[in-house]
Amino acid sequence: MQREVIVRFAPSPTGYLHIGGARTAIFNWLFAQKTCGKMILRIEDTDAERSTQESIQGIIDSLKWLGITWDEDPYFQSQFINEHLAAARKLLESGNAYKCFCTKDELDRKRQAALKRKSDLRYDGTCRNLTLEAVAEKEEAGIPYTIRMKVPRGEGSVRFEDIVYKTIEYKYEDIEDFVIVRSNGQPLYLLSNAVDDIRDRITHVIRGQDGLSNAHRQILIYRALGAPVPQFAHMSLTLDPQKAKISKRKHGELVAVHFYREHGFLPWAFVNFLVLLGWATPESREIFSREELIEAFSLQGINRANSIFDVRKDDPKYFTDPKAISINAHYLRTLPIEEIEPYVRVEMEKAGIWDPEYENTKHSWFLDTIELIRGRFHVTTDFGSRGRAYFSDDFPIEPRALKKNILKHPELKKWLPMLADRLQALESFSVTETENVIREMAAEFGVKPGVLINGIRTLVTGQLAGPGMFDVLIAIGQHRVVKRLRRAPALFDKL
RNA sequence: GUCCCCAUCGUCUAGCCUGGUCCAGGACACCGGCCUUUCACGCCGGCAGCAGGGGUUCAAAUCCCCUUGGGGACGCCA
Repeated sequence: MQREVIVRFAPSPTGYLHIGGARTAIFNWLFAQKTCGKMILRIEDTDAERSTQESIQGIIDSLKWLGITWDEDPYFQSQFINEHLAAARKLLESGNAYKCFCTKDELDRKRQAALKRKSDLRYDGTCRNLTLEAVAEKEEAGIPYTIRMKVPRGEGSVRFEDIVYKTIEYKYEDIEDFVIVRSNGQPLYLLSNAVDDIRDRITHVIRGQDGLSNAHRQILIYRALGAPVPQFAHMSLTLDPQKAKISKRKHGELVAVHFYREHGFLPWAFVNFLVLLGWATPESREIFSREELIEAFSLQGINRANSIFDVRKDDPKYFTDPKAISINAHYLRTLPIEEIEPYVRVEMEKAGIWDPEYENTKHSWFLDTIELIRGRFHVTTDFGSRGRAYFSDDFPIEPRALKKNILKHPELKKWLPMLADRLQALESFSVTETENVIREMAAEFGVKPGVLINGIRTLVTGQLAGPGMFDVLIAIGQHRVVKRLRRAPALFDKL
């Protein structure tokens, strides 16, 4: 019988979760969901120097926001150091590892020299064949040592089938005797990670392609420890437009998951975008609900070529990959209104324009208004900025709109207040009634209705463009519309 | 320098395994048009790609080789 699938996401808490990590987490999660398997969250915090509590929390928050779930509580790799060291001892005893007394300085010197000669940078195996006596002697003398894996020599190779990259083969002669325990007694990633995966009975290691050149070394550890080797699925990397690996250092917040949360992305829209980076179905389908994506997901759909996250640092039109924005906008206008309601609320609270009545007496008005304006928004933050006038009397008038729709037509200075009077007199403030009033007035003054309509739009919403004007008037309401129209003269007077 | 991986429109990709149905399909972006009081949406249309060179074959985006380009690894980081 096939064993239950167990995967893990194993971030090192040295900063926020960036999109590369998020992709890895998403693919692991999808695979677990697809196979009804388990996903473990393991915090690889063995680098005490760089690990921070803040970053652990940040990563967990980002994962939760994305909607990624895992089984069991997250645990910390540092809790299992003794287990890692026990494995190292076992490797030592079985002759699969040896103590290396070379100092860092010596190794550095050799590496530099090799660099200069433009030759091999790998460890030369100085301590590989030390006699038992020599080892004992050095130990007695208190010389610190690292533990290195004793990679088989001679003909032969490590070969494995990667689910994404197919057959991968490394000759023994190309693999150096890598260090698994530091001279201060701390285990290293290659060891810890493998030992943890063995204990957790991980069946599938799904990680970035940068792990591909670790796989063969870890397989050596698995074998020497007599443990079954998991299946590997290495995913192509996400690069920036300059084809450089994305990094916190270079790109800052732009590649942080929390940045997208703060900039009005719907979490699922972001997941949907991310999953399309380096993965596709045979139909190139693009939009998936959660259930649909799990259903459609397959490791075979992962692309071998790296993909580019098309961030545009100083692009005035798109603050991030246009496709990400487009997918977000798609969800924003098509999701059931109740699903986006909470995200809108958050933005309005941030903008200081939230009214608790929107959840009580004004609830249906609130939903109708979101429905009215969401079609042309890209991110939820738009509700607090471009959509501000619908919810607050304190909103700015866009300079371009002011210029084009108001100031260009000086007659509006007296027409708009007149219109305010007529609208105020209306008994039924409806789409048809308001439209009649406005069109009649346009005819009366011999102007195109658009002149009045656009003037009204700017005065009432502060915007250059927006939904159908008469719907807008109803949404904003008779009282507020009248009040805003009466401000027209003031706009001219300011000049 | 050594090893590993990759290569289709500007970007994300389908097609490649199992050659012909591909003078290469979709999406985003861009450009035009329709709709419209505006802007979006929607619809219609357009621009744009098999890195290059050799082979194999009746036939190559698809198979093989080389070149070039890109990425990753080569840490007592993870």
